[in-house]
Amino acid sequence: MTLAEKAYQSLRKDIVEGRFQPESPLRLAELSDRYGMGFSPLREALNRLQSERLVTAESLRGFRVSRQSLAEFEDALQSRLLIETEALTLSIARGDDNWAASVVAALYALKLQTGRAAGDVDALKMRHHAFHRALLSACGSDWLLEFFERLYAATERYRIPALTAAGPQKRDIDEEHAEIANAALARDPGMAAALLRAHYLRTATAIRASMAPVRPFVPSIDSV
Amino acid sequence: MTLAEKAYQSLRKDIVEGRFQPESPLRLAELSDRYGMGFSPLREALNRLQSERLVTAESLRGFRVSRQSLAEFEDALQSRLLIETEALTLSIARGDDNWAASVVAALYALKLQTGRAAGDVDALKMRHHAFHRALLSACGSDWLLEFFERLYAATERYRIPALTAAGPQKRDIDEEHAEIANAALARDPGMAAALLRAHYLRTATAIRASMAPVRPFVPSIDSV
DNA sequence: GCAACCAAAATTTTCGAAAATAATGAAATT
DNA sequence: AATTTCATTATTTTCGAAAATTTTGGTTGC
Repeated sequence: MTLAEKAYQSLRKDIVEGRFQPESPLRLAELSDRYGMGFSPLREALNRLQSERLVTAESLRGFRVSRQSLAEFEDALQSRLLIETEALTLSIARGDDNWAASVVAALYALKLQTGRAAGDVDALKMRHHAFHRALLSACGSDWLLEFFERLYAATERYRIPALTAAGPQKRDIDEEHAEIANAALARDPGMAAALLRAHYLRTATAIRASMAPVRPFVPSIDSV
Repeated sequence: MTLAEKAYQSLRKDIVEGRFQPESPLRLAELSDRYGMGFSPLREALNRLQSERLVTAESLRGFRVSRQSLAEFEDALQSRLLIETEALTLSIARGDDNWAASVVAALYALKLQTGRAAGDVDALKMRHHAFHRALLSACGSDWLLEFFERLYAATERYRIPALTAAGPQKRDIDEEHAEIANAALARDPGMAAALLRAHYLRTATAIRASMAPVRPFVPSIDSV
């Protein structure tokens, strides 16, 4: 793997997982120290992240972690619902036995991980992602799958703080996943899509709740 | 504007307009000569184009113009229909007078350009793009608008050769655009979306016709 | 006190060369 | 004749420094 690819993965992970404050500048000198490489591979990574909207760039003023807002999140959520219901419907129509088996496998692996007491958060996230990808994987559209990946990354930035900061879980998320998988495997696109929507809308409610309290203080002109 | 941005725009234009053969390697030395700049800004541009799927990259083997295929085109077309019908419906529901005026203006400017005998192809393309963007611009979703841009660029690579190689036009494209705009301004989302779909499906038919004959020769195992 | 201006510092952008890797082609071997 | 090996060449990737630009902080003039 080239250094640029390493830089891309490390930076992406650190941004999605919130190790850089949104809006904070990503200075090349700092990143160079942090990741132990020169400017070239870092700039390449930052350019790719820019087209994923995880960072923003301004000419001659460098890169910043893109900012978060409830409006951004709602937009990403609605777009996800559009893309994923379509992809799931297509997947159910076109998926063969291999697809069905991969959904079963992904669900099983995810359940194993959520069941573990001392949870490896990284593994859990990867399996969660893998399950949702498996559901859509037979849709036959590279574009829809790419948009899914983009939106997944965009919303994960919001999902992680909300889940870790969550109080006692009222939801049985394993059960929600199982129901979606069952509907998909039963080739019931309407039911599967409805369950998927409900799943995301419930997560969205949790995220909205977790975002509202941390409204940052923005001084009005008067107060300065 | 930085050199990297210039490189991005020039490269993008040259790829979309077919000045590089699909699959052909984009060698840094050649590009450096062609555009008169060093490797750094070119690599940045290529990385951005990679995430737009206009070029592909393989580790340590550089960049290539991504290949075209009928399957890719059909995928992009279907994705466009999904994204744009949704965005148009939202736009009609949310657009204010400014939006309506911008649609009228874009349609008018486009018609002026198609009416000119000695056509500036560049200007025509920009106004066509601007009209379709104007229709969706009030949808309120940055993600949908971004996906629209991505898919527009992806399909334009196919549209341009098809249109320039087109025989006598059987279609009154101005009229099609006008009808879509009228339905949108009359706030009839069902009608507007249906007309938009028909518009794209007609273009798609022309593109399929222009692609079929150039089916490349792929030797079977037997024939080798 | 306050804005305008200017030099110094910090930062991004770009270049040119060095390092790393892949592709080529000729010689050697089977 | 086909395959392997190995040196040569071509190409990508990375670095370090130079150039260009922005930011900072202080000084001047009002």
